[in-house]
Amino acid sequence: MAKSDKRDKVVRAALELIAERGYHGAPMAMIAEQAGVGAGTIYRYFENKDALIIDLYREIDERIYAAIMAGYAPEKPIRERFHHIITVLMRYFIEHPSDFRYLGQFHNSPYGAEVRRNIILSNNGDNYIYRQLLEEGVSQQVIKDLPMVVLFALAFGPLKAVVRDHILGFITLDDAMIEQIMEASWDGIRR
Amino acid sequence: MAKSDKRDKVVRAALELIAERGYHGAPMAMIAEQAGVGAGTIYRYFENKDALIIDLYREIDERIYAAIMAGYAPEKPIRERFHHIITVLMRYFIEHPSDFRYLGQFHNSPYGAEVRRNIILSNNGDNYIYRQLLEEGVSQQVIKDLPMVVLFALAFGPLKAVVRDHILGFITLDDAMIEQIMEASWDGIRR
Amino acid sequence: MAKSDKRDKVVRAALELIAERGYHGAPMAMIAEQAGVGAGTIYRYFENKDALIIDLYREIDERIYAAIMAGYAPEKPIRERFHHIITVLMRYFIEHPSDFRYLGQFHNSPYGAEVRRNIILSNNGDNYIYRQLLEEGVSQQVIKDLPMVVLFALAFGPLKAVVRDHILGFITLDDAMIEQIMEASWDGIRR
Amino acid sequence: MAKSDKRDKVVRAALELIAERGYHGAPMAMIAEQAGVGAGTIYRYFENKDALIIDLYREIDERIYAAIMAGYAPEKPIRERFHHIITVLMRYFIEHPSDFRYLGQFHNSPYGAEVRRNIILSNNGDNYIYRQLLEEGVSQQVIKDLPMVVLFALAFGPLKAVVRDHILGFITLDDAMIEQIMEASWDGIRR
DNA sequence: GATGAATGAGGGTTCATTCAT
DNA sequence: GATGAATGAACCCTCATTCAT
Repeated sequence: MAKSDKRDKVVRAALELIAERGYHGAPMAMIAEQAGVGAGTIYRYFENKDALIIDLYREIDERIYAAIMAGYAPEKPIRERFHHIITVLMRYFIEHPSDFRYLGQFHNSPYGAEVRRNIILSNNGDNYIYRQLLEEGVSQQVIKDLPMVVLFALAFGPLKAVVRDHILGFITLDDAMIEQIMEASWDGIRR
Repeated sequence: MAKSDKRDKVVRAALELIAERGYHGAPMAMIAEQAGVGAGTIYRYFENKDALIIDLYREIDERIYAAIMAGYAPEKPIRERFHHIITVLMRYFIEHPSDFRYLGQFHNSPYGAEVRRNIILSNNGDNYIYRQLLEEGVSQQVIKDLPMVVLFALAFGPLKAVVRDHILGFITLDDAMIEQIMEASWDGIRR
Repeated sequence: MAKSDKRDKVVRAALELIAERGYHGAPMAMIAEQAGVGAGTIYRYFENKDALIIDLYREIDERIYAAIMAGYAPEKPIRERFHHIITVLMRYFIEHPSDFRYLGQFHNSPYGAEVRRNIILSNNGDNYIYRQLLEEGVSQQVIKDLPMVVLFALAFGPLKAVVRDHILGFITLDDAMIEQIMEASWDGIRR
Repeated sequence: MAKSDKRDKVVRAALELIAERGYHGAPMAMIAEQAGVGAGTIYRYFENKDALIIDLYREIDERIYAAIMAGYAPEKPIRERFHHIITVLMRYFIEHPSDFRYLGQFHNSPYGAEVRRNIILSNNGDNYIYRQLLEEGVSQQVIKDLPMVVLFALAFGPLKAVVRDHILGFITLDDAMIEQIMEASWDGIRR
């Protein structure tokens, strides 16, 4: 409807601009213009720029969660589930490079520190699914017995690095390559 | 002395403030104050804020390179050299968390994109040592035959993630843990 | 109204301040204050200070042109038309001393050099009317056969000097005096 | 000697830079550099920038006065003396365009207003020679009976305008042209 | 005397936010 | 609700001037 419509346009414009130009390079007036909306209108949906930035983060997070849950089969073996997650994540980011770049900026900004706490500690959100998987793997002695934080790093660290290089054009990730990277990541965490 | 003195104070203040508060949160006036220096003084050493930011990046880069080269033995086996590099890097970042956070911000900013190209492609700087090692490992069939970019991701991606979590207080990296992480990273790249 | 309103106030404030105090002595903040406007508002109407300065010049130029064209009769004899122009110009400047002083500053600044080229060479603007008159006078052998630039100097040089002295209070130009000056200028160019 | 030497270099550098770039474009540091002198050194000879600017004006004024007095014959007829003055002035400015441009800037700045008062009213300086000549001409009924200020305007107004256009490249003043301009100026003031 | 590094007030400009329409 | 003109605090940077060497 009307309301959601404008809000959406704002969110999309903000995503694109911030991803491409950083927080610096994306003033509210520019976001408004790109969204085809009055500058004041943004403040009807977001209390201020910070709120917009944080909200935008949450929306991206949710989309990623949804992407992973679509087709996720909790009853399948650990390795297959790991395969699913890594593959979906890489494909998602490749198809939504702005989301990826936005997250990169977000996590390395003062905003990110606080939010990250939840990613690690909370029992909800998309994060839970990862943790559950890894914990299960540990208890089944399929995955190395390392702190959760370390397993996260081993599982997702390479993914993140490789996706960035893909987006920057230093490598092209086709299905075969994704497979190999997933395999190598698995080598990192598996017993 | 005189010259280096002020310049150094500026660099240190900028590093600390930007690491902690982001580019946003570190106006030139604040950097000057923290450095105990007049605002105009900064411009005697750096053409503008961008130049300061890029210079600061270079200095950090050099310090890291120096840290790695101290004690690096090119004649030792691949695995040992890998061990050295990963261990030194982790320790360096743990001891210099501001450097780590600064780099995080830098790489995820418009500044970083350009610089990163060199990291990947150039044949000089500290990067060369990494690449040489990995290439050697590939040709000796000790390391997986994957694109350089992917090997970088597998080698350093986990490191980066885990160091961040250490700095944020989500985990404490002692020597034993560093060893285990290094081991797991090696599992990721080794054949 | 709304738009013209603020813009106009800015232009008037800038004119007054720059005329009186020079470019130096008229910072944007002062112009804004005198205009009763926020500092940022100026930038809604002018890209930067230079643009304001040049625009202001153009507006003055147009007003002068309009003043001359009102009552200008192209069919009248050369001398009468010359009389009209000189008289109107002197009266205009006497009534608008800020305009005069602004022009003086403008022409003797780096801005002026470029603009002056057009004044001499172009075929449009108020300048055209002067040139046409003088060329006609030359071809009718009423006016000395000298380069256009020289005729301009002879026609308007004294006017400019005398108006400045009037504004500075060294002389008072009443109608009789204006008439005499016009007459003497005519002696300078007439055959 | 040493002292005059440095002072002179400063004055020359200031003249050149201000003439070419305006007061804006000639910071003290730039003047110092162009003069081959330390920035602080300027303040040994001039109290501040304003003092330098005014002093520089005076020096130019003196040079012009000297140029006129060289070869000036008070016993010659009015017209010949007028011829001498106008010719020398034009030649001087053509040979010293920086002096001319400097004066243009000076007179149209806040500095100029005060100084100009003396030019008109005082009984000393080079100005006196002009006035004496014109007054003599009036009393001999060779020159129009107009206020001194007006005669100045008629005598020097065209000169100034024409020299500027020469310097800007809109006309080239050779000896013949100088003669004609002088002649026309004379027509303006003579009875 | 001479220097030029250091200073910091002040200048031009941007931009998040508000509010009258 | 929506707009976008208006605001002014805050930013980056310059530059006249000082003063320790």
